[in-house]
Amino acid sequence: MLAPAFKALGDPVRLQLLSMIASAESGEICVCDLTPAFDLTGPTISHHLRTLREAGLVDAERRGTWVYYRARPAILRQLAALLTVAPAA
Amino acid sequence: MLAPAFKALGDPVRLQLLSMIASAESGEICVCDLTPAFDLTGPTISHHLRTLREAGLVDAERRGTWVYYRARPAILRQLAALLTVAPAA
DNA sequence: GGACTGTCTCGACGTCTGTCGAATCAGACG
DNA sequence: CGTCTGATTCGACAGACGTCGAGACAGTCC
Repeated sequence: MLAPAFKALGDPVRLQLLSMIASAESGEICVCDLTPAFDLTGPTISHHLRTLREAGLVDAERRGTWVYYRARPAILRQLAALLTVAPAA
Repeated sequence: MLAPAFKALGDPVRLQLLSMIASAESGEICVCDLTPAFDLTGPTISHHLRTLREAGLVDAERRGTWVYYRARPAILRQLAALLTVAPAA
């Protein structure tokens, strides 16, 4: 049930995309700011963003011409919790 | 650089394998205890364990007839830290 | 309305992945 | 040494994945 989320993070491009989205100062970031950071075509970035969306890691919202993405902290905490196994046990 | 580790966790079988390994009471667990927990053949489990090994998530050690796997907490903490992004910033 | 920009969808192509059966390697035990 | 069991490697195959180009959709601006 969480495996798909990890899978979505398993691509370097998507990992960096999420990093950029999650670390956006305003909490959200425009696709037009994400795309030029990679040496990939628009459709490819769009495809990766869709994967992140379908994995429940990010949300998208269209405002006028631009589409903004923001992270979903709840699921990120869930993933982190799963990796925090037996701290000192 | 961490993407391959997330990728390795992106398969339900491997995620459960790691969970079983990491939660082993003695800190390690025998392949012979892992295999029967799945509806998969031995070679397939072996393949998944190799993937976890190559991702640096687990270590393997042969003692006599059996092979024991143990988790590598350092990298797990690293992954968890990466997911703990801007908690309240 | 028409043209322009930003984003997404669709179809295609090569590569990687998960699975299996068969064969191989590693140790233990007669 | 021969055999038996546990685990891995090898080879093969269907299906999924990452990437692109072309086209479609959404909104803005004249």
